[in-house]
Order: sequence, then C-alpha cells, then structure tokens
Amino acid sequence: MARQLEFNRGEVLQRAMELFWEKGYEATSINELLERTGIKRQSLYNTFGDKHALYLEALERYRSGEGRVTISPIFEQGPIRERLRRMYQNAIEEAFCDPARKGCFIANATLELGTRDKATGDFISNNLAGSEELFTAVLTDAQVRGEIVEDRDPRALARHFINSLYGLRVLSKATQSREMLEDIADTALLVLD
Amino acid sequence: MARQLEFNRGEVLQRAMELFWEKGYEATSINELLERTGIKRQSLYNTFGDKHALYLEALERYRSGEGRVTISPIFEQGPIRERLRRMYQNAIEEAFCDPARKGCFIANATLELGTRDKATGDFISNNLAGSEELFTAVLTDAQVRGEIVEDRDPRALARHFINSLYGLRVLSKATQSREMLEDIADTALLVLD
DNA sequence: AACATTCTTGACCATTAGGTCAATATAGAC
DNA sequence: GTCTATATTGACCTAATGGTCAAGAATGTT
Repeated sequence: MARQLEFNRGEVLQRAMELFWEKGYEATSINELLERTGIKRQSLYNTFGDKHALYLEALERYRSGEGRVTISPIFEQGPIRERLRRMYQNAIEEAFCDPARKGCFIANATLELGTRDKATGDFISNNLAGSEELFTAVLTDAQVRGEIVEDRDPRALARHFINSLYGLRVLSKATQSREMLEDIADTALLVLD
Repeated sequence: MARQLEFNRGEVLQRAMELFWEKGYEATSINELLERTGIKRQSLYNTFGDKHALYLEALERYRSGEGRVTISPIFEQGPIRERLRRMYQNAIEEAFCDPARKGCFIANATLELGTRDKATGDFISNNLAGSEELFTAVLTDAQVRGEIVEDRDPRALARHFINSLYGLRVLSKATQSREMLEDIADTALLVLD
C-alpha cells in the first residue's frame, strides 16, 4: 500500500472555500491557498487537480454547507411568512456577524464567472433550478394549507423570494444599514398578503 | 504649447468600461485594455493614472450612462407601477439582448470589490444612498398623489424595489428563462397593492 | 527485507502581471 | 526657427502567476 494523506481533505477544502468565498476566483492565488490550508503545492494539485477544479468543489461545499444553513428555516414548521422571514434574518445576521462581509459565495460566483466559465455557469443554473423547485414546493404546500390566497402563483412567488434573497446578498455588501435590509425583508413579504 | 491627444478620451474610457464590465477588475489585464481601446501603454498611464483609477472612472461612466438609462423610466410621467415595470423590463431586455450577459457593472463591482477595495466600496455605498433617495422621492410623490395606500413607507418600498432590481441583475446571469425574470418583476410590484 | 505505491518537499519553469523609462514626435508660443 | 511642453512608441523591469518535476519519505504487501 501507499503512504497516507497527512491532512484532512474536508478541512482543507473548507479553508480553500472560505478563501475563494472571500476573495473570488481571480484574486485568489495558489500561494494564498497553500498558506491558508497549510498544505504544500503538490499536495494541492494531487488532491484537487487544479485551481479551477478546487474552486468548483468549493462551490459545491458552500452550497451543501453554509448556503443550506441560510435557507434552512424553509424546511421547518410554522407559518410560511415566519419561515421566510427567518431565512432573510439569517442572511442579515450573517452579513453583520462577518467582518469580511463575504456575502453569498454562489452570488459572488454568479457575477464573477457565471457567464464566463461554463462549469461555473452550469453549477449556478442547476443550483437556481433546484432552489426554484424547493421554494415552489414549499409555497404550494402553504397555499394548499390556506396560508396563501388562491390567486397567487406559487412558482412566481418562489422566484420573487429567491430574487429578494439574492438582492439582499448584494446590498449587504453595499450598506452598513441593518434597518435597510430589515425593510427589504419585511417589504418582500408583503406579496403574501 | 504641447502636443495634442490623438484619441478621444471619452471613447477610450467607454471601451475600457465595457471590458471591465464584461470581465471584472481582476480578470482584465492592461494588455487587454490596450487592445480593446487601441491606445498604447504609456498613453493609458498618462491619461488615466493606473488600472485602479481607470476602473473607478469606468464605474462612474457606467453609473451616469448605461446605469442611468436602465432606471430612466422612473423619471418619466405615468402611474408609478408602470414606470417601475418599465424599469424592470429594461433590465430584462438588456440581459437578453446582450450575448455577453454583462449584467449590471455596479452589481458586479459590489460583489467583486465592494468589501475589499475602499474606493470601490465608497463609490458603491454613495451610489446606493443616491438611488435610495431618488426612489424614495419618487414613491413619496406617488403616495401623495394617491397612487399608493397611506400605510406604506415610501423608503421601505424604495429599498425593496432597488433590492429586486439588484436581484434581477444576479439572476439574469444565472438563467435563460425570460419568464422567470418577468415573474419576478410582476411579483415585486404586488407590494403596491 | 525488498517492493510497489503514493504522499511530501522544494526547486524549477515559462508566461504574464502591472508599471516605468528614455528616445522621439508634434504642437503652439515667442 | 527655437523653445517648452506634452504625446507616442517600444523596450524594459521586477514580481507574481499557475503549473510541473524529480528526489526522498512513509506505508502496507509479499
């Protein structure tokens, strides 16, 4: 048998993800990734392929990790309005708790590489399609249970709520005003009335 | 007196802006800027200072040009709902007419550099503050004229409409579905009811 | 103990990055 | 026509980029 890895692959990926999340793809250098993860050059190339492949793995890790946590209230019990409000609140808290204001890694990736890199573009459009189905199912369920008036289209609502979340992720990098973000969350929810 | 410029500063700035808009700050090299603008290296440094200063001028040019055009229906006559809808429609048409899907330069800049570069961050937060005041004034006016029910806060509405526009700018890079963007525009406007 | 396998380490590579220099060209002022 | 000021041109610079190579160090198998 062969020699074994001296580092934990998942931990290294997490740290690489955080750096890409903070600085973006282009501005993150291999040397910085080595510093941040503590592994050596060849270990990185052996383990992840190249910078681009590592970036894609980082995106996937964010999606199933931090990204999932933000929208997690959606999966819980309770009135749909409150669940959505908690989701937005998560995004707001994350913004104000994070000194680096990294925002949403997927939103960052969308604007940096979504239309210039095929693999990133595919990831992003798949992710968006998944979110749309998830939100549509949740909103359809809420409508069936009588929480939402019948003349609303659950898919259109889903799209709107996703859109407002992405908007919040942009504006949370552009303002210091928590009140502004709270207003946005509250106002976006008015469409449920 | 001295020799005169052989190129039009405004035209060169416009072309540089389009390249930054398409590729972002980090991914745009000086060599590409020289190719795109047709000027020589030293002319660029003489005229604009350095890459960073050129980028900031490009941002400002976008704001007062293409960026202004998108929101221009806001300044026109007619029901507020229709003006806002035309604004969103502009963003949607721009997305589908542009093969490069450059989106909104300011949104791109916000996610790429908003929290890593002080000057860009200042530009962005000033721009957002300006947009907020503009939209708030327009919505206050509409409310005074009886177009919006009294219990709505014009500033909260302004923030919401700006937020949804930024969201659209992200999602227009993530989907091929025009219907999705139209749903978002329609649904965001429901808060006026 | 010898072996095959794979991880680790640091040197190395070609290319490109942003930015500067110095020689030359062109303009109006005198 | 000379002078001063600025524009143009292409060579040049150093540092950094993403990526590779080859030698040495661990590992379980035989």
